[in-house]
Amino acid sequence: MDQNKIPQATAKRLPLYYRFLNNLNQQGKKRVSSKELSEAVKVDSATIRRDFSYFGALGKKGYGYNVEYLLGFFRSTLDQHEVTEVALIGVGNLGTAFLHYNFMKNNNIRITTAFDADTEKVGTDIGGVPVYDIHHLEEKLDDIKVAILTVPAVEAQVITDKLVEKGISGILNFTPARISVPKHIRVHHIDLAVELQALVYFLKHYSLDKPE
Amino acid sequence: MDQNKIPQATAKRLPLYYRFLNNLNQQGKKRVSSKELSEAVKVDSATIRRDFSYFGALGKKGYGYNVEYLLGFFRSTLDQHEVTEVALIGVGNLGTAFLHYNFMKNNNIRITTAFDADTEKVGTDIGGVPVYDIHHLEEKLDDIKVAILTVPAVEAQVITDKLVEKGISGILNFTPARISVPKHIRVHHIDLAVELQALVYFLKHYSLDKPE
DNA sequence: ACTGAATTGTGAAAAATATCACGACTTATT
DNA sequence: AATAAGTCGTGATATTTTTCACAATTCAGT
Ligand SMILES: NC(=O)c1ccc[n+]([C@@H]2O[C@H](COP(=O)([O-])OP(=O)(O)OC[C@H]3O[C@@H](n4cnc5c(N)ncnc54)[C@H](O)[C@@H]3O)[C@@H](O)[C@H]2O)c1
Ligand SMILES: NC(=O)c1ccc[n+]([C@@H]2O[C@H](COP(=O)([O-])OP(=O)(O)OC[C@H]3O[C@@H](n4cnc5c(N)ncnc54)[C@H](O)[C@@H]3O)[C@@H](O)[C@H]2O)c1
Repeated sequence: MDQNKIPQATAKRLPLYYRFLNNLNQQGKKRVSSKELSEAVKVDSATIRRDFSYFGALGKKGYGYNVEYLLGFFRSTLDQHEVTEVALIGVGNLGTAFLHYNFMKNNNIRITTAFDADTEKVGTDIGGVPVYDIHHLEEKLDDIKVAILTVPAVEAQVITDKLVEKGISGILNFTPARISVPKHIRVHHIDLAVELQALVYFLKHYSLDKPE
Repeated sequence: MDQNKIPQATAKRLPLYYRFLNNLNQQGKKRVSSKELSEAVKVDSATIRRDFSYFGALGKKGYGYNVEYLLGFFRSTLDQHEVTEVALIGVGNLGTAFLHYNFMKNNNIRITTAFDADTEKVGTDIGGVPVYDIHHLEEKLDDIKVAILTVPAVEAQVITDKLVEKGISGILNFTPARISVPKHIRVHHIDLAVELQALVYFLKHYSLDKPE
């Protein structure tokens, strides 16, 4: 939209910076250097300065960054002033864990609606979130733009198609299935089994190398 | 160790390839082209061919790849012939979900041991995995080299230090804390709140751009 | 055997990301 | 006021990753 020039790698680090700035602010810290931040978030200090620089000159030479100012800046950049509502599809092991988690703590994101096919689960409240029947997706999804997908892999594509039809913009997909969507819709995959296996692979083949 | 030349980006995709090859094999498919694979895993076909090429010439020009051969090759490359034992620390919402999940299905990885501080949980079996008291980490960790960390963020560093002392090689860290470890130890972070927030950020600022 | 369609493996180019290194500026101290 | 220590912002460079594009090869059909 507005800042199409910001590299994706940078954009992915912004929420991380935001969280640590929040911590610092709560600890009453007034200023912070890229070096300090670097040690906290394990990102090279030059990378941090470069990342920040895409948004202009946010710091002061010889001084560092003013925590409060930087935090305020990122709050608006990350749209932390408004709550983003998210739907969760598939209230199983993983889905239930997410429903119990409070994403509001650091991020203004709230899972407001959940769906499942299991009649045992439909009608219940989990972590304060109502669970609706997946067949009522049409009516209950409202204008929610982001969905978390934690259904069995075989169901992933069918449900995705429904979400797309209903006008979803982004999907956080935890199933191992690589879902197909029209290209204006954004899908991020978090594939836990792959992550675990990749870690094991790195251990066996890259020992003593620098960590990621 | 042996193949230090393989790019990290490639290494991270290997488990994904492996899983899809497994699917194809189970479906009785005998051959596959990089183009087909590309559509299934959503990775550019040239990238797939390049990835495979680091391991030598695995395919045949004009034909594609033999599924069974490729699968066998990756099985040994990814050490799928031997089971990797993993410990899980923190049997809460997220930890419990993982204990119920069968990582053996596609990957020869098994969570064999879990630890928690809560006396209610200690002594129970969850998903067939015994939960030990965190104070018995010393005795019960044995020679497990990989740990999944799903404890509260404030506990993350303390427990990490214990794991390091006990000789762990890799940690899959789900806490928002950025833990410090000696540099021969590998840590992969999966930061769910960051992932969700990053997705939201992309939706607001990169609409209509190509998905990741 | 020949032809045409399919597909690999890879050199070369492009794009994306990370890091180095330093001039310019700020603050604190004497 | 001068000096020293600290730190940013960024041009330049290095590294990593992706993509293009095509010669070489294989296969299937005639
Ligand atoms: N649990 C883990 O640790 C883990 C790890 C890696 C990957 N995953 C993946 O995450 C996904 C969820 O895993 P899980 O362990 O929570 O599975 P689960 O079986 O516990 O939960 C799946 C839920 O989806 C519901 N469901 C089934 N069909 C549905 C439909 N058509 N519409 C709506 N809901 C439907 C089920 O009723 C169930 O509640 C799976 O794809 C799994 O492969 C899970
Ligand atoms: N649940 C989610 O959806 C979610 C999302 C994002 C991040 N996280 C992060 O994942 C981690 C786990 O989340 P959760 O929701 O499962 O939390 P949880 O509170 O449900 O579970 C934490 C578990 O760790 C145990 N524990 C506490 N101190 C311990 C210690 N010293 N040694 C061993 N065990 C100890 C607790 O008894 C509890 O069982 C947290 O750091 C959280 O921030 C969770």
